[in-house]
Amino acid sequence: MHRFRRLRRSELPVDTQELARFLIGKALVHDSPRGRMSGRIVETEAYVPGDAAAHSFRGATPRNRSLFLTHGHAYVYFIYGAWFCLNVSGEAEGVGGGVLLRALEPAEGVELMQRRRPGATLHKLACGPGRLATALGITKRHDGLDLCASGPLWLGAPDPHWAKPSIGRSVRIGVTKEAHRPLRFFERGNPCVSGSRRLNS
DNA sequence: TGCACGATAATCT
DNA sequence: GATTATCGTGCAA
Repeated sequence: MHRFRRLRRSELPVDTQELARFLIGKALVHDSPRGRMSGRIVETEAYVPGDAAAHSFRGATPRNRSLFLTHGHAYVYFIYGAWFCLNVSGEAEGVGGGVLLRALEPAEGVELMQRRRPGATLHKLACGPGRLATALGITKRHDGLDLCASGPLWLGAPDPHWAKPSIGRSVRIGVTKEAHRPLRFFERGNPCVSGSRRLNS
């Protein structure tokens, strides 16, 4: 049905903002013990070097060190006492920056995702960063994983049947610092994108 | 359809 | 002790 090819690190832009745009329309795949879950990435946000809203802004700590790994590594953090969020590091080794994966259009393993998010419709299954991580079963255990290596969590080239996305841009959701910067990217018209209608035009 | 609000814990000051 | 890159519910229209 779906045939995803692993993206090589050399295919990823070495720039957090470019990576955020690049990842729209690509695939995220989790080969979990219970089976494969995958989807099309439809919404991202860039947290770039020098950005006061970025977790990496004040330098490396035990919590955010994964943001300083070379581009293509996972940074997973726990927020509001309840949710995990998945990022992809976006800069060269030693430079802090990352792309928050905010929403996915489910492709494979829909039943597995629904088991983790009972009652959620297909559109709402991975619509939002916390929901995305919950649906795919992503936790702190995945922090620091290389998404370009032969591990369980990886980035895939678009399915051959997928259309090229029309990419929209807006300010980021939920941030108070540097709130004006247009660093959120999304696929126009995709019902799995989170956020208000006004942001998604 | 669109807000307001509380839950909840890791992290940092 | 304050802050937080969220979510689900509840209530109003």
